[in-house]
Amino acid sequence: MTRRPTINDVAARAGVSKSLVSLAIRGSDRVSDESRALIMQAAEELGYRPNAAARSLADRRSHSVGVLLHDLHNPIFAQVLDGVQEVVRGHGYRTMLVTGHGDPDREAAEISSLLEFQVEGLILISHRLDPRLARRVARECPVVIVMRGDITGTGITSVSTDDRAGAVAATQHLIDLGHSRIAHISGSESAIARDREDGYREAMTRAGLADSIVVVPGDFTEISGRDGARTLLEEHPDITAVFVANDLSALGALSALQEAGRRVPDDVSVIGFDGMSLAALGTLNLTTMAQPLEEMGREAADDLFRRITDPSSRASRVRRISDLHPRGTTAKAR
Amino acid sequence: MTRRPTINDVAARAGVSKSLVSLAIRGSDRVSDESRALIMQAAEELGYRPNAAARSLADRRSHSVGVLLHDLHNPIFAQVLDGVQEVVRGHGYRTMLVTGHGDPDREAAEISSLLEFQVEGLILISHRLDPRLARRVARECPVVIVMRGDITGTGITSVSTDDRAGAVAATQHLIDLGHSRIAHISGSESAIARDREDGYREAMTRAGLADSIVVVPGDFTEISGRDGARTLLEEHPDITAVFVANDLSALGALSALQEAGRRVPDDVSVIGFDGMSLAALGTLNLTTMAQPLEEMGREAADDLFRRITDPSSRASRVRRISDLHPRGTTAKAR
DNA sequence: GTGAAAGCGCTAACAG
DNA sequence: CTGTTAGCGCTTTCAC
Repeated sequence: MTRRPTINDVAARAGVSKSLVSLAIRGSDRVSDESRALIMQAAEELGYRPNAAARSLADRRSHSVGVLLHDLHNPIFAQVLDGVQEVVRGHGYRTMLVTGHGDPDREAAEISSLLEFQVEGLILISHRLDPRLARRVARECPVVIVMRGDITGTGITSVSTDDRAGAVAATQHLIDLGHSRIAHISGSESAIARDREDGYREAMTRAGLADSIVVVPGDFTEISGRDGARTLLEEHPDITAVFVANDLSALGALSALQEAGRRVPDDVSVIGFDGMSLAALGTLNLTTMAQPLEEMGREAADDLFRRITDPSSRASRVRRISDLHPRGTTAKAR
Repeated sequence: MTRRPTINDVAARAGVSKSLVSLAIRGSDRVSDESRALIMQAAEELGYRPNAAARSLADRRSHSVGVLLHDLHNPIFAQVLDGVQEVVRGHGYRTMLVTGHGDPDREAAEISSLLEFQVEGLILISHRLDPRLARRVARECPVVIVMRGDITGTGITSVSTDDRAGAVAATQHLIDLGHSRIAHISGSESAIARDREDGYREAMTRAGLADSIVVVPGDFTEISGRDGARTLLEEHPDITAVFVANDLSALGALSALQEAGRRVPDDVSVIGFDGMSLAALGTLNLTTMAQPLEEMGREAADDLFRRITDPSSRASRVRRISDLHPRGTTAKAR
């Protein structure tokens, strides 16, 4: 825990200049084998470790990208992140990971901190930022927004699925099964939640079921899904199907239904949204509108590096479609 | 995307020296109100953002701690992290988060990278590192190891539960319910997995059930839990209870049992380990040995900051106990 | 209160 | 191939 050895210490010990050490450490080929051996040995003996702060200062590049994740409790974000990391590591870059727990102020603060670290690009996954702030950030470095199609602007690539269309399809799946008293447990105040709710309303209306529209508020957590389903059972005990805003809260809803003695899917059908791998498990076997999560992560990172590498290339807009995975929690209405 | 404004640009625009800008930016009180206003305005107009690399270089402190997480797919780590972050933010520090996906080489690489960033302390959560490497790292900065009680050394604080005792208790719970043909689905090659398996063997042996010991290998993932249970059903169809190495793979086991038409807990009882909040949900309702996850995270960070603040203070060893949460997946043997 | 100057550990021309 | 010389953007004495 004494002062850390620096490049100068290594140079002195190896009897060469610090520039040569710098070259050797980074694996340049313009160093004689002899010097290299000397330097490596000295570094090893000293326990030398390059100082990333000094390096990125001198280099004017941090070799890092920042990733803001909504929250780590919902495992779907790990799926997206896997895709991101794969690409980031492939480029020899570092990922700086932060979360804002869905609080816009905290998200903004975390992004500031990332920017202070001179990240060369930013991937924002399911964030709650004000679009104006997002656009301001995009003036400082390339930005990719994942899972939120409503924000556009120069320097902003968007990778998302059509949440509204997905929600229409999810609701339609229930309608096709013969359900008419279909409720929706929504997500928290956000563009995604709005789109999914709108899709539900649209499908219901198109099917002539506008009068049966029932929406109870939620916030994308399992707790809110459970509470939402409880409310539903109390206030609308006659519903036969529920479209829940995301898989995590759908699991909560499942739990409340079961607690209340309703059988799924015999008494009530439930469909979620996201494609959370855990929910595919036999025990849960949740029907869902699945997004290609890993793939979206990869695409986000690919686009980011395309723009980091070639600053003149433009941001794009990737729109994927989500996919209905009919499983065990939805069935024909009786 | 042009050159970013620096402290010099701000100083020039405000008509003061850069030292004064430095003071003002950091909120020193030895700056006149007048100068401060000028500086803040200039900074605002220029969109100035301090360069964290330069700051940490000049400061010789990064104001960051590093956290290595086993993996983000298992939500229990988010629970631990919540506890950690709460404390870290309270100290005005930044958390640098990395994962190694249980691969020791990648873990080592990530830790190196953290150290190059001059993190002032390290929290390693359920890592797979070689104890010697961990001890070497601890010579460079304070280290806290969470969820792995087997590594000790100077500069290393350990925050864990007694995995072996917990496993004994979990197995004993099944024995107390009258089960005797109790199998174990183990975790991946690691100290934790070994302890939990040892606890199972110990409890079985003490109960005179040594002949009934059955262990199938797993790796702590839901997939391995599912596969493990399938193997069990095939090779030992007469078992009536399973102690699974962690909650995540217990969920997989539940799923395989259900698929095979075994009712839980009527035909087979299942107990997990960890205290994953998702598994408490009514639908799953998994009996488990719960660890105080958030609290362990807080304790880890508390200890780390105690030692960062006072380098002369010594590392400690916090041993928490896990708690049996009997829920719906375990019942009396018939 | 404020500014000048030195230096944190490294990279990057440029000579030789 | 190797060394010298300037910085990178910031903090920190230490004068004034």
